Amino acid sequence: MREINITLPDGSKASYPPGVTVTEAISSWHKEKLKSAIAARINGVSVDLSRPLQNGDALELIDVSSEEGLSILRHSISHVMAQAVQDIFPGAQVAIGPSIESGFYYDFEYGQAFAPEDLEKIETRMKEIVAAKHPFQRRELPREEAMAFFRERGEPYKVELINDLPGDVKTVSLYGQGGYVDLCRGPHISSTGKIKAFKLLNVAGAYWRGDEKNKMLQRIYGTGFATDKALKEYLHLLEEAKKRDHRKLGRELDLFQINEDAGQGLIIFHPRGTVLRNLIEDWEKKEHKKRGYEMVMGPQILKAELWKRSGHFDHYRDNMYFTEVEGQSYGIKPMNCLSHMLIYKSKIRSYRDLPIRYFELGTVHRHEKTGVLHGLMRVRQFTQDDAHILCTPSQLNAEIRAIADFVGYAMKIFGFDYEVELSTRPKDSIGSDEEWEMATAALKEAMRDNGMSYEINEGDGAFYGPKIDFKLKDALNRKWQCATIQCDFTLPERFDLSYIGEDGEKHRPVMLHRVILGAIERFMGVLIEHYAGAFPLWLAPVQAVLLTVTDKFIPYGEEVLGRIADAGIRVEKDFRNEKLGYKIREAQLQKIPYMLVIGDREMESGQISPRQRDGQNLGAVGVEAFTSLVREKCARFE
RNA sequence: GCCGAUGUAGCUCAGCCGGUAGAGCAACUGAUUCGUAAUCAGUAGGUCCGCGGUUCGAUUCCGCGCAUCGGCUCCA
Repeated sequence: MREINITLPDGSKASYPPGVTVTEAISSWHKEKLKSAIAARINGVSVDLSRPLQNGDALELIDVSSEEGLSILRHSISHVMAQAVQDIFPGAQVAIGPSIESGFYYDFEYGQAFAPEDLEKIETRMKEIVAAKHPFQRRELPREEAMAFFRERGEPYKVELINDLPGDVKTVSLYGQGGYVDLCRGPHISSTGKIKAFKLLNVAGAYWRGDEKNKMLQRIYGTGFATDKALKEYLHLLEEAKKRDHRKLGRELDLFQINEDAGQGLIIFHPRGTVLRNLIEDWEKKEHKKRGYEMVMGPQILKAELWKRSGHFDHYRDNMYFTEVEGQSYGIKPMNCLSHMLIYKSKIRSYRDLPIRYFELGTVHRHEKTGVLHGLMRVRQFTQDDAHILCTPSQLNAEIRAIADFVGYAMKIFGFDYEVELSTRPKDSIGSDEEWEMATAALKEAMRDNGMSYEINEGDGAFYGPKIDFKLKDALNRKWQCATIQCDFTLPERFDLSYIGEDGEKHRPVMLHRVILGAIERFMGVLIEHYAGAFPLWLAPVQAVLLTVTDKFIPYGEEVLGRIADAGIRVEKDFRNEKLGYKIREAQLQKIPYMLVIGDREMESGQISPRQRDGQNLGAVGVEAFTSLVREKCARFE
């Protein structure tokens, strides 16, 4: 029999007997590579290590250290988990079980709820399966046979999955290990024995196929890594992330509360939280003014009739609150655009006036479902740094690009990385196809011109137009939408907005809805987690605290306090009869940037000794030297 | 809204099989006058989330509600 030629991962060629598998080929090449190899790619297609090679195949290895390798490992662990669940809970039906960014999950239908304690039992069983070193075996079946197979095994979800495959799919692949068989494209690891480190994390409900009309299944989340060390590191990271939770820090740093008696999703800002919020808002006002925005303010409630005209009543009603005033129905605003359009309409506009940029720190109310509320991130009343830009179609591109630059600038100031998505037309929407296409194209072009990369989020646009969304991540890597740019041809139409063009004729302006930080509440939540509560100097609610060594220095301390406060620095005092170490510890836990120590030496020389939050002592300095240092450090932000 | 878990002092948490509750920190009082992450002692503090039910008796068992947490769906 003639040998077949293979291109090895390093580009070299080798000949093997026909039917040679990936594992066999690699064994004779660099055997040690098999230790950390999870799967392989043949001519660019991911396959199992047991896959036989054909003449002319180009072979690559997928190592467990690669993103794809880890994902394959986790996917295999999810199969092992499914096996363990069915061993312990006979009759549990399996739905889907993919690997995800930080691990994997598997969805099950089972008569009773899995308790958190059950996870331990499942883990124990999984360890047995791993110890047994069951090989993962692939086989292919015609789709009809596969459907019959799963029907017989009492797995209706698998039957449905196969049934919904595209018509041209004639065969499907199954993977089995230790008596468990799953519908799966693969590839998988060669044996359960390759699994070294995993942990089941939590149980949650999840709708079948993500549709709330469908049955709710039970989802078990877990994670897995190539080594025990990596797993431990990840679990440690999770613990650390919990310490950054803005809800925890909000209480510890006395920033805000959410009070059960006051209502869900409603934020009550404490003095320090209010300082932080005002600093952010002041920064916004300054930056908007620089960029040609005019500040405006609209009312909190507007007649329901007006919301009908805008389309909100038909398309956004479920999220709105209504109230009645002297027999008239009013809608509490969920968005700020209506007032802004009325301002535009208050007089005849010329093309020379455009673009017009109205900016409002607009407080809105939206009825969010109970289960989605989340600290500052998802609330029922929030304030947007909202603006509406009315411009001619030819100005659109420059306006969108300027906003995107503004967002980029803001993110740099606050130190964030972000992801960009383009959200297209949703099912429930207003406007013509043509308008949607123009609007979507305008957003795409502006992003292209700005050299931005983005993902497409199909069908996730606002009901009146497509949008560019900027997403920030919280401590647990959950994404939150903050900035957004929405292009709208339809509301100007509905409100009959116009301007007089060069030709003396009436024309329709285009409207951009946009926020930079988004909801101030949400932004603060992300900000708190981003800095773990240790705000940069310019944002710190308390920038410095004066600490006396003993009571003796209180009069001098009071004098210094006055001088520092007069310099515009947010300073507090801790003149309590406690040891210095105690006061330092407390200031440290409050994450105050500067602790200013006052004792004998300082009183004599008329100085203070600043200690930085990072533990560094600056030594004795004059009060004015300190205040100018702080002012200098804040100058570029204020 | 849906699935699951949780709800005890300001905070973090104990509390067995039903017999009306404890610790540490914080607070308050006193002593100490102290130099860069916790001085000592004492005192006070609770509708055990709420409302019903079972029981001689419920923080504990059951039901309903409210809220929080993790997800799903939905969104800034």
